[in-house]
Amino acid sequence: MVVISPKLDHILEALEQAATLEGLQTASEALCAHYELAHVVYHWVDSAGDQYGCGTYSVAWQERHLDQNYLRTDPVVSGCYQRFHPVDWKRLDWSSKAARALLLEAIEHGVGNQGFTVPIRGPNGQFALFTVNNTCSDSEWQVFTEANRRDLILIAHYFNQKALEFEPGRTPETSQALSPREIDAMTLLAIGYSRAQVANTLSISEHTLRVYIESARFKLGALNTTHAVARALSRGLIVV
Amino acid sequence: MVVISPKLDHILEALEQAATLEGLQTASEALCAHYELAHVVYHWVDSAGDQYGCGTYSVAWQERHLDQNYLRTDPVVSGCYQRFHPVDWKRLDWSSKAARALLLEAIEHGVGNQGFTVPIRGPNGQFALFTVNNTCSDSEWQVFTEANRRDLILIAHYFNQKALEFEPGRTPETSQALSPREIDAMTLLAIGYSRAQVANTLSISEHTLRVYIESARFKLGALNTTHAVARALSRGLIVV
DNA sequence: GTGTACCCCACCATAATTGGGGAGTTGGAA
DNA sequence: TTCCAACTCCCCAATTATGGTGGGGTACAC
Repeated sequence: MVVISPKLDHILEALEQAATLEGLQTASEALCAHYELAHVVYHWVDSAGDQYGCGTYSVAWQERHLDQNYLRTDPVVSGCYQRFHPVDWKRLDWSSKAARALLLEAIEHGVGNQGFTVPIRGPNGQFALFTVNNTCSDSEWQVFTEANRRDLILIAHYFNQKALEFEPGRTPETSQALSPREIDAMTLLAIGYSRAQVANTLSISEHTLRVYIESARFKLGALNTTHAVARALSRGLIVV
Repeated sequence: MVVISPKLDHILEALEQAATLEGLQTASEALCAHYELAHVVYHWVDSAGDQYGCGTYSVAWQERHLDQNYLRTDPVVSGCYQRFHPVDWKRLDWSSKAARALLLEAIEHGVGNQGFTVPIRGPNGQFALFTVNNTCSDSEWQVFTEANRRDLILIAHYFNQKALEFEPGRTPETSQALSPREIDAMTLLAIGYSRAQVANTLSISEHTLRVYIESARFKLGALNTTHAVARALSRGLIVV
C-alpha cells in the first residue's frame, strides 16, 4: 500500500457533482483506486433492513451481511453507533464469538483485515458509516489512517450529504407548525408528565389540555399521543 | 473582512491539544482572530436549559438567548436541527415575528448580520452547533463561506469531539442499550401503533409486550410509555 | 367585519394503559 | 455447570387516555 496525499479537492468535487447513486458508486471506486485500498464503502444504516449504500464490497458479502443480523452483531456498526470520532477496527470490541465469526467470514469475502470507519449522523436519527479497508500490517495502516483521517471525515460528510439528497423521502413531511401551547404540551408530555401534570404545570384545565393535544395530533397526522410526541421530536418541533 | 487561507493544521492541532473547556474557549477566540470574524461559537444544544458551549458571544447575549426560549424561537437552532449540511443564516426561515425580533436583538448584542452554522450530531442524539458570524455584505460572506466551508466542517467536528471528551457524563451509561424486542416495541409505538397492534405485529401476547415496554421504560429511566419513546428517539436508540 | 387561529372551560361514556403480583424457556457467557 | 439476560405467558384492579359534543373569549389579517 502506498500512502498518497490525496487531491482532496478533486475527490470532493467529483462527489459534489454526482447526480445519482451510481455517481457515488463510481466515486467510491475511484477513491478505492486512488488510495490503493481494498475497499471503500458508504453504508446508510437503517433499522428497516438494509437498503442504501454503495461501495466496493462484493454483492455476496453485502447480502450475507444482511442475513447475519449485522445491525446487532457487527462491532463496526454497534461500535460506531456509540462513538462520535472515526474508529480503527482494531479498537472495537471483538470479544463476542459472533463478532469474530463475522470478521472471519468478511475476510473470506475479500474484506481486508484492517479497517477504519467514520460514523455519520443526520437529522431524524439518520445514521451511516463510511469505511475504508485494506489488507496490510498494523503499522502501515496506522500511517495511512493518521495521514488521511481528516480527509476521510470530509469525504464521509460529502457522501452522506449526497445520499440525503438522493433519498429525500426519508426526511420529508413539511410539518405544520404547532402553536406555542401545543409545543408546551408536547414538550411536557415528552419529558414524562401525565396529562394531569401537564395541565397543572401549564395552569390550565385538563380538558383544555386535551384540546391542545388533539389539535397537535391532528396537525402532526398522529394516531395517538405517543405518536404525536414522536413525530414532534423527529421533526424537530420540540427538543427534549 | 479579509479572506485568509487558514493554516488548518495548526488550528486543528491546537484544538486537539485542548485539555479543558477553557482550551476550547481560547481556540475559538484564536479562530475568531485568525479569520477576522465577529464571532466563533460552539454550542451544545440541550433541552435541559443551556449549559455547554464556548465562544465569543457576549455573556449578556448568551443569557438573553437562554431566557428567550431560543430552542423554539431561533431559526438557527431549529433549522439546523432538520439539516445535515452547514447552512447560511440567510437561507433559514425568518418569517416569524419572534425570529426577526431575535435577530435584531442579537445584532444589538454585537452578533454579526451574517452567519454560517454547522450542525453536528453525536451518539445518543447529541446535537451541537458550530457557528461563525460577521458583519459584512452578502457577497463577501459568500466568498468567505465557500472558501472555508470544508475547513469549518472539520473544525466543527473537532470542537464536538473535544466537547464530548470533556463532558462524558452526558452520553455514557446514561443510555443503557435496549434489547431487540424492546427496540421493536418502542419503534412500533413511536409510529403510532397501539399496544394491541404492536403485540399483534410482533406476534406476541399483549402481556408479553407489556413486559418489554416496562423493561424499556426502566432502562431509559422513563416515567411512562410516551416518555420512554421520546427518550429512545432522542438518544437515537430507535429511528422513525 | 368576517374569517381564522389561538386560548380557555365543561360533560358524557368507552377504550386503553399501567402497576402490582408470578412462572417458565432458551442461549450465550463466565 | 451455573448464571444471567432475554423472551414468552397470565390475572386483577386502578388509573389514564380518548372520542364525541358543546360553550366562551381574544387578537390579527384580509
